Amino acid sequence: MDGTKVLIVDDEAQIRRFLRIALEAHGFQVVEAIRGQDAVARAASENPDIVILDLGLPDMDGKAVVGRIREWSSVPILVLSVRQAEAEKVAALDAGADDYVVKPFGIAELLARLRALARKRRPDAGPAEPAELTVGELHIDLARREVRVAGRAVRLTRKEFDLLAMLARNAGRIVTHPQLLRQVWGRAHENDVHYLRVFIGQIREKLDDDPAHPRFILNEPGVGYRLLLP
Amino acid sequence: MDGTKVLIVDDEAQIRRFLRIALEAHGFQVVEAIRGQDAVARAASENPDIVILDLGLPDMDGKAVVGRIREWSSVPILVLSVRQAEAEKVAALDAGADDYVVKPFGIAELLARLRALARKRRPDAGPAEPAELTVGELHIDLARREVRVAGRAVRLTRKEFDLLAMLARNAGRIVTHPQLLRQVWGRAHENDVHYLRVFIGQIREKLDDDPAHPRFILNEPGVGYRLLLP
DNA sequence: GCCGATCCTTACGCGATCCTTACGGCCGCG
DNA sequence: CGCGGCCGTAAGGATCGCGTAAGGATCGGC
Repeated sequence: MDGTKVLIVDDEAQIRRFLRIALEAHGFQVVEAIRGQDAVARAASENPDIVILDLGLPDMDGKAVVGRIREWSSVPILVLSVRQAEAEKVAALDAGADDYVVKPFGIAELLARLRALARKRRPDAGPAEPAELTVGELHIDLARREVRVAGRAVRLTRKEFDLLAMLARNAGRIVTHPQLLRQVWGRAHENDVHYLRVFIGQIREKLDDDPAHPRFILNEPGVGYRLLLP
Repeated sequence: MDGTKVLIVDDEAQIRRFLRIALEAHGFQVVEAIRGQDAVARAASENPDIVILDLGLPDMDGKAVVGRIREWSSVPILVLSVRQAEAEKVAALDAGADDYVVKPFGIAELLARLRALARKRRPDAGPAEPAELTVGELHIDLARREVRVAGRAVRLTRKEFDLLAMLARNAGRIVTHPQLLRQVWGRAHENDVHYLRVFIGQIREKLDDDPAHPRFILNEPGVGYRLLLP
């Protein structure tokens, strides 16, 4: 957990030390607080990613600490306690804690629970891909497999579309015969150039008004094809 | 927790029943799944706010179920298990679970932990996932698993609904065969395209009046299906 | 343990799509 | 002028993918 900052709140120096060593060994960054007042202040000034809070503090009730932090922060709080009564757990969790671990605890489990809490913090990157290509009058919607030329919808078959999409992704550049063949037909057919002649012809027939002068797909003799930029 | 939807995954009917009663008494909304594959499909089609997952399922390893859901969703997952070994807890948490509760458990603690998980979910960048979808004359209630076409109620089976829900969630866009198969049937069947043919056919028979001209689900030969936007 | 609902499997007809082959035009070169 | 490489067009047959139907297996509830 490279650089995840953890605030440890416990009044026993021994436990703080134990936790610090274990956490730092696993790549966490550690800051400490001893009393409840201090904990609230540190949570504000240090801006930690996680708080580990012992419930048995001398100056404040642990649940009160949780409540104070929750007044302004949603930082994940993992509560430690020697008390295993169910009512205690419920009270702490309902006060705003995110997890409750009974002492004594296994350090491996604690670390796993910290990782689980840290995981949530990341803003999930959406699977947003462009899914649309526009080259002059030619508009290709990859998500819907639709093609429009100057607004008019054009119906392409599967291979025709795959071929045109490959050209559109490299618009302006030459795409060689083997590149096209590998992408659309697979490596086994990378020498069957005649496939391309037939299908390029069919695409042109559907896109162009004047088949004699193709506006979009140009031929590079002996090399490949390219989609003309506007 | 007014209306928080919980997906319960457990193979024992007794436990499902126990959890359902307890959760509904506290204002949760409950849906159930019995096997792992079903669980993954439900997580997709029902869009629950929390998942409660028993690790001892008959058909899949529990950690595998967690992984499958985590491929695309960040829904909070609370794992139940009879195994209290620390290594088990670590494995489940690192697989992507958010909490781990050992059976037998106190229902009050479980409820408190669910509230803690539900709390986190609120400010999340949820893209306002609606509980209802309307596409032209087609109306899908994801919460009640009800479908209406032009006001007329249509009864769909589980798999039929899961399939339609997956399409509706991506309405207008093409969903490929492997995507549909993975979500509804599981990765092991991502090549069984004939499943789709059968079930798409059955859905169309129930939605459309004229089976020859499907109004809603369109086919992209060799690629997938899509739900037509009005 | 039984029963109804649901799911899986298989087979078959049909249409769209793809592959194959053939032919004619254009060009540069001998 | 003949020839061969490269390209584009056309058309028929082979193949693929889709939809439908039906019987058997399996599941979940009682």
